[in-house]
Amino acid sequence: MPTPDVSPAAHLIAARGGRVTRARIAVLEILQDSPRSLNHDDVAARLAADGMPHDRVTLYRTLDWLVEQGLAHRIIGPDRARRFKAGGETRSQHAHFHCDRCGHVLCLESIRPEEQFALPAGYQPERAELVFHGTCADCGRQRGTKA
Amino acid sequence: MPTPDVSPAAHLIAARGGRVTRARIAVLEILQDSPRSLNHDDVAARLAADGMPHDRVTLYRTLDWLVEQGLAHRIIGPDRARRFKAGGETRSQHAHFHCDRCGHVLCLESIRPEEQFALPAGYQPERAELVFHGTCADCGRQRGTKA
DNA sequence: GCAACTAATGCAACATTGTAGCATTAGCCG
DNA sequence: CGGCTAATGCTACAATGTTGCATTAGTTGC
Ligand SMILES: [Mn+2]
Ligand SMILES: [Mn+2]
Ligand SMILES: [Zn+2]
Ligand SMILES: [Zn+2]
Repeated sequence: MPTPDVSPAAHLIAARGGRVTRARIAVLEILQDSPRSLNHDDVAARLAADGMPHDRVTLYRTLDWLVEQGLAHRIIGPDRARRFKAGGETRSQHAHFHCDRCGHVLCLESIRPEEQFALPAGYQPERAELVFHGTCADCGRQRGTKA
Repeated sequence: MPTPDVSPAAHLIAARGGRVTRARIAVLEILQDSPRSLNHDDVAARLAADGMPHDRVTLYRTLDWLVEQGLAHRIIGPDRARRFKAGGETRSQHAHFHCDRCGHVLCLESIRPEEQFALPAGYQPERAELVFHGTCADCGRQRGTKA
């Protein structure tokens, strides 16, 4: 095998002009492998599980860098903790759904609030954050079964 | 003057069944007097200006209590600090506008996102938070004058 | 008005989330 | 390989919010 085994994550990182480090590859792959958004602790736990312990500060900086480069996007939950997700539409504005039961956050990429509302005169919106809170489909089924 | 001088704020507090304390009256009046939403520091500064220094923890608890009782409402800014505002529609869900230049937050009580969007099947929204970010009317005027 | 009861307060210590400075390591490039 | 410097790791710090508990003060009954 001459040079076939460079991961897609590594390619994305290199294409942004950043150095391809183990930390960036590992974090980006973790985000890509997760269908859910992850907070810092989630990512740190997965790194540790992979036998790749990491400095807390480095993880903050790595995640921030991925967001800057458009490889991930971030939303701020009601628990004032940031959650991250890779893939999908990382650039565009879209709504999210936060499940108050299981705590997970879902991207609703078809809902784009900035296109829908007229603001008072003089107000110049640059982006919009729309977060729904409630019960997700999984938790709703469990409740339906239970009570 | 026999018994005329019980402030409206005191009435509201008593009507909720809570004890009418100096802290609650002062904080509620500060929120009522401000057209802008205020964070903890803002409120603390106004308390201090009134010669009424207050414990940080008590202020947290007082503000939380006012929100619980429906006398104020709270939004979480992108700076992960809570902002509070009294009066207006403290119960209903409405959108907000956060000015990235001056940091102030405005209630947009005519915009109610939960009435406008259809979510995927199984998702049960209970409330929605919609926050626009950009430049407010005041800051927009200043920029127009300047550059 | 006064005493008693307890909600509310004040204080100290702690928790969580995120940042700044700086020496060291390790990607990258020739 | 050797040099350059981006990225890391570490320590210390900042901002925001919470917990436990002793003390104070609002209310209620008399
Ligand atoms: Mn998303
Ligand atoms: Mn509001
Ligand atoms: Zn759920
Ligand atoms: Zn402004």
